[in-house]
Amino acid sequence: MVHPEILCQSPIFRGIAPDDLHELFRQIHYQVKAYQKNDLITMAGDICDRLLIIQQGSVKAEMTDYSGKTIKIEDMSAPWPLATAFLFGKENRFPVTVSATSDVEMVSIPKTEFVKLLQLNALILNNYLNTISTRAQFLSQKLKFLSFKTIKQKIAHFLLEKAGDRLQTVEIQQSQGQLAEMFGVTRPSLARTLGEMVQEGLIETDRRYIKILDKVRMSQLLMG
Amino acid sequence: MVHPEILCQSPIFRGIAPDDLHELFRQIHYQVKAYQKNDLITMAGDICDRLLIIQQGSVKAEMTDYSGKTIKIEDMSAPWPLATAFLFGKENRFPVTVSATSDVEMVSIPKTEFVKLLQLNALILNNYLNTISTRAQFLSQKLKFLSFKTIKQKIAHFLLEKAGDRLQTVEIQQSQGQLAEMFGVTRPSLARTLGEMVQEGLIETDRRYIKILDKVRMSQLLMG
DNA sequence: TTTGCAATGTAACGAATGTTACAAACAGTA
DNA sequence: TACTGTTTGTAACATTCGTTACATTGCAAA
Repeated sequence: MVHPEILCQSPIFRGIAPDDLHELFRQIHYQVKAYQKNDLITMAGDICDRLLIIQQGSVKAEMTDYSGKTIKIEDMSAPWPLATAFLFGKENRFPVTVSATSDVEMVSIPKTEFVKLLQLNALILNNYLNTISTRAQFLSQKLKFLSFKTIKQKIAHFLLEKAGDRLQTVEIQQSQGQLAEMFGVTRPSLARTLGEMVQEGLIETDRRYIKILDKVRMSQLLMG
Repeated sequence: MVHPEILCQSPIFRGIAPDDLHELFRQIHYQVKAYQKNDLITMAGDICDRLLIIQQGSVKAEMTDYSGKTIKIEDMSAPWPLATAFLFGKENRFPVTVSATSDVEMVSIPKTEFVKLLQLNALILNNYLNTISTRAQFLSQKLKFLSFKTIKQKIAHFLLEKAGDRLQTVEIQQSQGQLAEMFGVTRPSLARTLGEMVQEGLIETDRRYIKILDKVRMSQLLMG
């Protein structure tokens, strides 16, 4: 029922030989459940006491707001684990409703059994710790970024981060529109602010390249 | 050198008998380092390849912004672990500079040794997973909160969350000023918006109590 | 080159919020 | 009660940003 050669592509079982994974699964209890397209897999608010991994197919995660309207949050497909941050921790409930967008096979490992896996295999333990930690780091970065209030501050932070200590000129990979979305602002506002910064002598722009003219003054923008 | 009766108060070793903890520490390599007041313990950017736990005394975490000015982020004291989210994950560097604010003893456990502890003892494993997961959940909540753009939305989210399905009247513990800080807005702006919501017939306020008059219309505010 | 489309620059206006200042209400204490 | 400090309500004004609309540029295919 489980397909180790698929699951070992998942972030949690990465680096484990399919044969070893097969052997590990023999030592624990788990279930493989099949869902048809549009079936509900978990509901928001359900207790999350088992690790769910998509073995086949794809699912979508939706959130229900207060008025009952659902908003799609994320699409996921095999071999991806669901809600890794909610298996442990204080709030053991799914924040989202998950439903199948194709025929789906889910591997369901009870929390206690998964803890056994973590104890049996150091690589799985490392993978799982890395998964959660990386997520926490990502969220932390995102939060820091949002703490800058004005667009000018966001640009300054972005450029200084990208330039590091040495570089003066930064190449932007994204289009202005994509950048604006990252910053959570509109494109015209971003363009306007860039224009202002050019006029103030902070930067020079040339297509995809931005040259930082005054790092000191730029840094001061971030201090409020 | 290690004091199990202190360390077992730490979130990571919570629930472990001091004697058991003593025995566990005999099975791994670790160091106990002493620092004097104002000594540097870690610098921002240092590789984080060991778990540090304050066994005695207190420390402060500071961040250096681009212009070289330091900002205090957090105070911590025994028996608290440092930077648990940076031991694993992609970014293995301390985000902050930590220095002693009193005479300090730090227990320093190399990452590989700490992994041994996690494998030796299921309780430590659970504690550590809970610590990181709870942090990720906390950050996730905070991020969701910041995604509401207008003050009215933030208030609506806060009140609906607090009221749940049943209650109509919510008691606010914090002062208006503290609430405004939580929301990341200024106090007069919060007061003004609350006033508007009263005028629109959404809520009634009475000292520390807020009564929600129209949950449906309030919910619609959150939909954009 | 010409054409067409996406990316970018710019401007006018309005909404939301910050800033500052001050008055009113409240709570605790002499 | 009177005094004092904190919390809350409110107003005028400035700033930032979103919205909308349009012009310009750059680039690639015909």
